[in-house]
This record gives sequence, structure tokens and C-alpha cells, in this order.
Amino acid sequence: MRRMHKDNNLTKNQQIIFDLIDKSPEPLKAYSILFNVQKKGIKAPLQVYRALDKLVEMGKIHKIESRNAFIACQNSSCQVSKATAFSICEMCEKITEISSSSLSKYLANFKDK
Amino acid sequence: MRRMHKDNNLTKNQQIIFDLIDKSPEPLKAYSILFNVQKKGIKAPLQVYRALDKLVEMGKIHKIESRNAFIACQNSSCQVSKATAFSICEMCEKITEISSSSLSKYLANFKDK
DNA sequence: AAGTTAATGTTATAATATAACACTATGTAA
DNA sequence: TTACATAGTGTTATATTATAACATTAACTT
Repeated sequence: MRRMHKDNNLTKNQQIIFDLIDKSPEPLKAYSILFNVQKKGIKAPLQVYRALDKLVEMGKIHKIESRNAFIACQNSSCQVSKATAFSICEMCEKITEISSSSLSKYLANFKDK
Repeated sequence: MRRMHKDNNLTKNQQIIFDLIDKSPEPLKAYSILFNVQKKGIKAPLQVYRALDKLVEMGKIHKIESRNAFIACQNSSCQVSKATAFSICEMCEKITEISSSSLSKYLANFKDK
């Protein structure tokens, strides 16, 4: 399965879980994901968390820490940037990925210092 | 106890927990706080979480979401800013509150849009 | 003094996440 | 082409983080 990693292809569990998150209009929580993929044979929390970890590592999804929820990456440059921020509407909870080069430059610069 | 709220004074539990966090060189987690204040009569998780909620609301402490941990506010303007970010060293986990007016302006501006 | 609001105390339980171990699949190198 | 290394899987149990619900107490308001 190493090739899968190199190519950024996904393993079976990763694909199932990524598809679910990618189709979702809102961030999904781990146990809600678990519930939704049980008919596909993923039965335990660990299987979900492991796939989530890898997907985050690959930059395919992001974790919204303040919500314990996961969302598909909304721009194609996440593999490189690693500086990701979100805006969350206080009224409707709608979440938008902030893809601002000035913000990521600022944070990258801060990080270097 | 309303005066306490107005004056930004703290109630007994809030004071005990704030003191602990304020003295700590690193962010503290809720159950570690609980363990540390049990000798002072705070016995249950809820007592801790309630005080933490209020302290966050007042801007006296911040929650580091990615760590589920709490840290005292390191600059005096937090009551107003509400846009708080942290840098966390990947080697030693040292956490610094980013108090940059350009960052908070950027985020405030984004929020307005 | 009666009413209102915020904070407290307590028990139980929900929600989120990881440890540990056995096993399987895939690719690498002798 | 076999062994061996590595990443991923399956499973059970358990740790960690957080909230629900309800009764009570303290401080201010009128």
C-alpha cells in the first residue's frame, strides 16, 4: 500500500470516509462518521480516527478544533500551506476556509521567527 | 454576585482556578486543574468547567482548542480584541499568544465581511 | 422582605479519543 | 520467490473530555 501513499491515493477505509466528508455540506464529527459508515463495514471508532489522522496528514481534510469536526479541504494548495484558518458564522455556523496568501504568509513568517 | 461580574472580580471558585492557571508556565487541562484544586474543596468536573467558561467569557483566560487546555491571557487588551491566536513550538510545545494588531485587524475585517 | 439572577454542589452519564495486540496486504530487496 | 519491512486493518477495552438535570445558596434589585 505504499504506492497509495505516494500517489495520494486512498485506502479503502480512507476513501469511504473521505467521500462522506467531501459530500457533506457541513463538518462531520467522528462518531457521526462512524454511524454513517457502519453499513460499509467500518465498525469501530479507531478505524475512523485512523483514517481521519491520515487524511489530515495528507491535507485532504482539516480538523476544526473548536468543533471536534472534520471538513474537506476547500482549496487545492493545502498540501503545501499547512496554515489553515476558518471563519465560522456565529448565527448559522457556516464554515468557510480562509485561503488568503497574506494570512498564511504572516503565519509562516511568525513561525520562522 | 452581580457586582463581581460587573467589576470583573472573581467568585471563589473562579479565583482559585484562575490563580492556578495564571501561575502555571504551561496550559492546564480541565481534569488536571480539578486534581489540583480538590484540596480547596472543588470536587467535581462541572465546578471546574463552569469557572473556566466564565473566565473565558471575561477574557481572563483562553482555551487552546487543539490541546483542550487553558492559559491565562498574556496581554491586557483581550477583553476587547476577541481575536486570539497562539503559536505552539513543534519541538517543545511552548505556547505564545500572538498579539499582533495586524493579525487581529485582518481577522476582524474578514469577520465583518 | 420578596423576587430575580448568578453561582454552587452533586450524581449520573454522554461524547470524544487512545492503548494494546493480533492480523493482513502491499511493496522492497536478497 | 521468498523473506522482510511497512502501512493499514480489526477488535476489545479503557481513558479522557464534557454536559444534563436538579436542588441549593449567595448577592443584588425593587
